[in-house]
Amino acid sequence: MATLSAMRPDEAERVQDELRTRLVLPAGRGPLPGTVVGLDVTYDTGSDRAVAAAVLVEVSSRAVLEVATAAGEVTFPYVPGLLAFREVPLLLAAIDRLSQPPPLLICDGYGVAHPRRFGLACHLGVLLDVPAFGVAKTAFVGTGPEPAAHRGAWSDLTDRGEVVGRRVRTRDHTKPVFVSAGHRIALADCTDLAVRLSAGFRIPEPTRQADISSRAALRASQNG
DNA sequence: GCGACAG
DNA sequence: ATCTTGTCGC
Repeated sequence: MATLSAMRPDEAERVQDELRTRLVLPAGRGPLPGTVVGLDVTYDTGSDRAVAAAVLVEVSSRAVLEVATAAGEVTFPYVPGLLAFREVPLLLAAIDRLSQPPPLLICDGYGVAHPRRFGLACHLGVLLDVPAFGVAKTAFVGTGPEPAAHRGAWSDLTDRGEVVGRRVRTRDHTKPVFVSAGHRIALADCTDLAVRLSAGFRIPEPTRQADISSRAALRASQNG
């Protein structure tokens, strides 16, 4: 989209500040959905091509119910704090190809654990007004103690005096992931889902399957 | 001022 | 993110 490719970093930050006024963060826990949608984007080396994947997963069984992908050109560069402007266009296209609107989104990245409290999960959640949260693999914003070594253990991620997320252990003796709420969901529910949706791997199935599907679709579009 | 910095 | 095989450990 031309408006995105022409946007400068300072303008993008203004957009985040504007969209943040629509952010809804419930104080307490709520009912959990029966299905969720995991999201991820895979980039081609040496070109602007990329493929986004949206994978619908049943919470109780962690089974993949549907996969949708969208390929295209990425125009916005990777800038820490502005990841959404790079990934949102293709992610929205992939989500749009699902046979049903997403009940809840799980993003590969952060939610409110962000310099301006508006990471990728907040951005997508607000645009679609759907519950959303982020599961990141590496540190970005926030500090805190190491959670206990067993699956299910977690510790607070604190930034500028606020708890913005949690480091969550999804597997025994494995490096924890960084969980933060995005929109219309409490951190405790995000933590619960991240652990329940993990099965033998560090990354929860929805996001893990989205990574696998987007990667496979990119390779397929390059070869066959 | 310098370094660090989701994917 | 991506370039990349086998290998050690839970």
